[in-house]
Amino acid sequence: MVHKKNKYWCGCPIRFTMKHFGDKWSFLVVRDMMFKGKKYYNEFLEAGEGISTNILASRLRDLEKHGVISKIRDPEKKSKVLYSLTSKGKELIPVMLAMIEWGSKHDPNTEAPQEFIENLRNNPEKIRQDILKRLE
Amino acid sequence: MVHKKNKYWCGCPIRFTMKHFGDKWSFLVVRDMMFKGKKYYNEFLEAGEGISTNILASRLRDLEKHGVISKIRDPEKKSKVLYSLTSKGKELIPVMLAMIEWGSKHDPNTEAPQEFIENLRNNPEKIRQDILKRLE
DNA sequence: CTGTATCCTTAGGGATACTG
DNA sequence: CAGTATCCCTAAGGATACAG
Repeated sequence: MVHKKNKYWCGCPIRFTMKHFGDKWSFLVVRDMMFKGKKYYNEFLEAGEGISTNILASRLRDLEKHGVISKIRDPEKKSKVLYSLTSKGKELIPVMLAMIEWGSKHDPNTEAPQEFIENLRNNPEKIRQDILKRLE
Repeated sequence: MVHKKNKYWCGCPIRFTMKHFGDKWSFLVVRDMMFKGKKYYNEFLEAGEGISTNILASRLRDLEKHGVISKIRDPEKKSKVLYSLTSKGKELIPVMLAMIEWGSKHDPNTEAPQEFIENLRNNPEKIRQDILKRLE
């Protein structure tokens, strides 16, 4: 282990990570993009979590500012704006998966399908690749 | 991949996890216990992040209520209260490590020692075991 | 459809004094 | 030492109307 001043190293990257996507709503937006395939403003709005328009706009702005997501005009439907995860955003997959594993283990009412959790435990890298492919 | 209503499964364990230790201060307390070996109320207070007494007490209470930490009277110094991570709390190590990896990669001013990050990338399980052992 | 602009309310949190 | 008890204050967030 690495030490610093006689203690284990402090882990400030954790604070950094929290600052960049640790907000409740940011988490849920990233989750929706990563696992639910959501791409459009109104899809996030209708996600059923009850986020309001100004808050959503603010979080999308922040996430974009931090380079976690990007927005373009949808090439297919030119009237729509298309949000997607940047590579920096996709690198959050392991963080999300770790939270899924912990949450599903400790939530008695988890909605996580047993099959998914088993796959996640047995072969997280496979799951990561699957999600990455889905996001292309 | 597992589907649900034509979409990839929703990942509500993420919301669950966030609810149980996703608060800024809770994160930092867990971080301090996990990586800095802090155990005492005043050690958390003096961590340099500037948490105030009422907030710290509130977070410790919540984390204990959620079963992430436990408190006992210090068997060595009977006048002190000893906080420690429960097994549920220790299972957060992978979450924290994933955040460390992401944060140190994207923070230009990261404090994470290169050596630690390389070890983390090459053999995360080893790191996890080291931390676990340290927490015994 | 994708946001702003505004208003209003509340919970969270800093500062600090105090207690068993 | 390990917290309570207050007070105060601001920033976050809900609701809603509206705009490009």
